[in-house]
Amino acid sequence: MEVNEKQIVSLLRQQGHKITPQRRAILDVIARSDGHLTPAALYQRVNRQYTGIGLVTVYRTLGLLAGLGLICRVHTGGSCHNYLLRRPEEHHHHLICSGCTKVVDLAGCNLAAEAARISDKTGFEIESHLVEFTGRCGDCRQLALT
Amino acid sequence: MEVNEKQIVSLLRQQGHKITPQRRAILDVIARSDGHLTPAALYQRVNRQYTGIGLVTVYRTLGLLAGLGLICRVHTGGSCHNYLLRRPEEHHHHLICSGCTKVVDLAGCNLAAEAARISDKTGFEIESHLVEFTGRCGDCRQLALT
DNA sequence: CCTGCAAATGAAATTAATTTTCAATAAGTG
DNA sequence: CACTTATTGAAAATTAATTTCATTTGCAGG
Repeated sequence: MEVNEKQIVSLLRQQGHKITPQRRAILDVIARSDGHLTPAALYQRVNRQYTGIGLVTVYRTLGLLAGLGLICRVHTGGSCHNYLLRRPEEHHHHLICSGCTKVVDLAGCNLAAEAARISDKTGFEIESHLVEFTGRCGDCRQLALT
Repeated sequence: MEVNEKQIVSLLRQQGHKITPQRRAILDVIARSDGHLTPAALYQRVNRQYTGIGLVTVYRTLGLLAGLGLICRVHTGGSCHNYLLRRPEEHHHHLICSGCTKVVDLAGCNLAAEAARISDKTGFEIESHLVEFTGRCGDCRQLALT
């Protein structure tokens, strides 16, 4: 099930949120983007097309969407500036390039059994998990050779 | 192989770093601590016992130790303030309580095969990975019932 | 033990990301 | 169309971490 812009809009309305031009613009940019964006990058892109949208609004909208589970965060190893990204259809993991900080989605996740085992062993009620692989992408490895 | 304070000191010396009272104090606190500490928490503890050690020095020392691989970072889901923790003997993962932010180490890691598969598929040269489970610990679940 | 130099320290300033405050504005219900 | 309430944007405030720089200090070599 692919979550499209229309569905997001109606979900927002259901939850009592208003559909403002700013939110539309932000959603639009997120929907178009094929990758992952920092709040700042999103802000820049939004303002390239639509004028006068504040960075604060970007943060607030991202918070709202994250709260509804429509987008999720990535922790990039280095300086811990967290990235925000388009929500893919299903649970997945991330692969981050240590050279260019590009983020690639990894489909498939076989940690349910592992989670159950951990739960048994520790008494924790497991709510979620985060898996990130870090490495150098093909492009960055090429560059290193020259 | 358990890394003790003496070994760390000699490793530092080997690498041409000086052993200052500040570093000793910080190492001492890290060695005593049974859990994970934020830079700020470490700073407080250090200054409870020894006076006049600057937060900057704490950051610098943590950076140094992390560079040498003697400590590692945890990304706590919520507000992305990263935690620093005592380096356990071997590669492991973390289990974080969403109630009290307690961090528990999880021994064992069977993701080497997974990493190899990802490398083949994506062309990335995998350098490292990060796995964190989040949930509610036994204590916090108890509290929720009352 | 003394000397000198490179490394380390601490205070303050700086950078950067994010959040809060608050008055003005606008969405959408009735 | 009016009214209520959520939303917005600018600026200020917070928070985390890093940089700068003058001063201090560890420690290697005499």
